[in-house]
Amino acid sequence: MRTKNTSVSQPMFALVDVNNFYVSCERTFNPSLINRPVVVLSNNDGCAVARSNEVKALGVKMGAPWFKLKDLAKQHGIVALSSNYTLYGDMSDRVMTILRNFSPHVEVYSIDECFLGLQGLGKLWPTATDMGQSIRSRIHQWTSLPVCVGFGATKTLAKLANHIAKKQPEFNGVCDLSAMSANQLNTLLSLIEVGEVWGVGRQINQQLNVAGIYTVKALCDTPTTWLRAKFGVVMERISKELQGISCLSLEEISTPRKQIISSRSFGQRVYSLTELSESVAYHISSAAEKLRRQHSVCNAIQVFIQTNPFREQDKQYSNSMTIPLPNASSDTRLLIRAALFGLRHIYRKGYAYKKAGVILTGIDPLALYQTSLLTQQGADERSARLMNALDQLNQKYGRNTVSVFSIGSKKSWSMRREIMSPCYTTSWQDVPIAYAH
DNA sequence: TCTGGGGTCCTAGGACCC
DNA sequence: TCTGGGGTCCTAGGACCC
Repeated sequence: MRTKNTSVSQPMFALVDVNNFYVSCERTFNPSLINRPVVVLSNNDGCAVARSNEVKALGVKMGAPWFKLKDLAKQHGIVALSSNYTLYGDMSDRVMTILRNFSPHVEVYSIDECFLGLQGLGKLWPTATDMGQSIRSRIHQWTSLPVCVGFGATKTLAKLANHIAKKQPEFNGVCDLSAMSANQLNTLLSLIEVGEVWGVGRQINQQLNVAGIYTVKALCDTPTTWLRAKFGVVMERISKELQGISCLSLEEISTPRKQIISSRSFGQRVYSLTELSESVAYHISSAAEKLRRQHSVCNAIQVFIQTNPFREQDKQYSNSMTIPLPNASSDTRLLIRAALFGLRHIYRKGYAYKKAGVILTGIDPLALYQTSLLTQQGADERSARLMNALDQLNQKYGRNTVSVFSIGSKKSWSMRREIMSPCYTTSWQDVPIAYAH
């Protein structure tokens, strides 16, 4: 008869996470930053996207706007650096390469985080903690980056373990939840706020608090059915994962992106259609490059613009338009034309724009297959002809002539109606066929 | 004029993650 | 004066069809 080993179970997942990743990368190449308060800033040096422990201790929050921190920075000698994503990407690759030596089952979850699947590795190490310490020391030796390692029966528990390893120094950077007795575990989990659980964000945290659930322990003790009824399937999954029932599997093969976004805030405010057009064209070209790199095509693009929501004294405006393409494509020039077509329709004079961007959507392997049935060149040529026809129509009747919102809802129609003269409207697909030749 | 249900597709918006 | 950027998933609701 087989006996079930209930005393100590094997962890199935490890989560390795680099501490204060961007800051740590900068410190690797500039050791004088070690032990000093350091922040790395976002684009345009807008806000803090990474903080050293010293800065966190000063109460600086993630995403805090830099201009509000300047006094504090002067006071405490905080060093602020502009971000260098090329460097971070390179360091990330090195860490992931090292981790592949520890397990063949690897999911690169983000630039600084990695899940390892541990099936079949049980006999290699006396304990999971030994493995964790070995990971820590090797990564530190080879890249000088500090990491923490969490082990658990599910990904959610491994995440939680990682959090504990980071926050509680007595764990020395490695925490294995599956090695703990029920008592130990309960004590530990009753000290951690429920908002630290992976998947519990600000809103749900608040609602859980209202229901009297403040700690991870309390969440574990809440019936899954109640959570499901109140919060939906995502919460149900979290609940099960916390109880050791694995619902999230290791995704070792990186799937192609389903949408590709390129957007940026402007350094200054922007007023003219010309400037917006330049920005949108630039975004399309970088997004299309990404698209081709993953060997995909898209069959629609969305273009959006918005004013600065933080300037409440200004008139606000934001709008977007989705433009379906006659044929799925990754051709930059074609995509730019479609995007500028949309931009002309949503642009309104007299606003101070702060942000513009594009989203390539409708990306799927089937689209690629369908396109390849035609030749790509043939498809693109046809699309280009249709674009031309539309441009001509717009020139003839003025820029607000041809609308594409037969694809949109009634709501978006009424929203857009005010910016379009109603002299002539038709669908994107209808126009070109009638005017193509 | 009022009456039913099921299915699909699309968009918008909200929540989360890093 | 100055407030990031790139993703995912889920749900609700409308349009449209049978």
